[in-house]
Amino acid sequence: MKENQNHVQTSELREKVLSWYHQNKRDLPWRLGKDPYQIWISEIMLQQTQVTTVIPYYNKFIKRFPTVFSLSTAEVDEVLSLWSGLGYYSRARALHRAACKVVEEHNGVFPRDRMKLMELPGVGPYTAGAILAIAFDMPEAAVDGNVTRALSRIYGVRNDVTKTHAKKKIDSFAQSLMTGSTPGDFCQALMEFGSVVCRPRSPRCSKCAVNKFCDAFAKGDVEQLPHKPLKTAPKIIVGAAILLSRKQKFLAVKRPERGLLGGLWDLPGGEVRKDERPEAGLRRSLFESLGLVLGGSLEETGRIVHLFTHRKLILYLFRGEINSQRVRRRGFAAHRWVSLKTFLDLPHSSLTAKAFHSLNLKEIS
DNA sequence: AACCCGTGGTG
DNA sequence: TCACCAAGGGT
Repeated sequence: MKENQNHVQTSELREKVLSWYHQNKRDLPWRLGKDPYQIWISEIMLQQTQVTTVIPYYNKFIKRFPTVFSLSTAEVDEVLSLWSGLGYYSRARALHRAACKVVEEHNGVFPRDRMKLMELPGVGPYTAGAILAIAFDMPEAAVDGNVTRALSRIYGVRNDVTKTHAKKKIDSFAQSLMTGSTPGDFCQALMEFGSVVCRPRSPRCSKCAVNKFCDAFAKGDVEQLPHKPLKTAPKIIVGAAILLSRKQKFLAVKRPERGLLGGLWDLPGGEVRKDERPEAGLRRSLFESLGLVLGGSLEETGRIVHLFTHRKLILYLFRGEINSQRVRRRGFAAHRWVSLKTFLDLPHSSLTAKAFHSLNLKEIS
């Protein structure tokens, strides 16, 4: 037996973590009550996203959509607008579909059932467990990155935690801890403990209330856990986009729902091939996706470097003008000629916001 | 199973 | 600076 779970006193571990939580818990807007709708919204927003980033988005969202019914009757684009800048935009579209499903198939009441919850778009094992534990106080584990890190250290799980074998072990340990009378508190306590004390780097082991149970602390390899494979270097992509005007209006395109920044509005453009100059790639992209042929020269106005999780984008920006060409759209879901103000009101990514900022438009400043 | 999907903080 | 990583899920 490699893991030292025999050394871990489950009840004492639980009490120490809960005690730490009660003394250190943060005041967060989704901790005001136990409305499963609000817990659900917060958990979707918190997927791969830090608490401090989520808070203002959560407050805006709940104010606009206070109930699952109000969300279900909304336009998807308005949901995306409220999500603009938060990232992982498929979450927003899944959220809207899930709201409709809760209303249509469950009369607007969130099911108290893991399998039923996981049938909602965007709700996986973690989120289902979090809703059950936090909103309904059911003894269901919710294993996120914080829990994985804390439990891999405490129980000495030294396998690759991205693999099924280690995940099952962590899940099992997490579920074995869901025994007391306050599953919701303990669920949040364990995550917050992982976030604040059992941190990825510079963990606060000397002040940790449960270090006497911790296998990694005893063996001195806390910062080596959890073990994960090295990430591959991001692929470099070159793109070109243009602020294209026609009679005081500007061309906005809606990206396809699938793929990167799906469903968001953007400047027209596309990928530049390796053997192309940016301007040539832009002209080709505009013809292929929109049927546009731009005469004359284009004004290159800048360049942006933008990092995604596994891609590095080098985006060349241009400005141009056309008179009365008709758009024959193929590569996008929609297009509109709009004022700059309207453009920035459409749901768009931080990359597009950065592009507008880079264009340094006195029209919008 | 492996890859895709954003953004901002952090040391 | 830049690699890591965050209250993961879909395909």
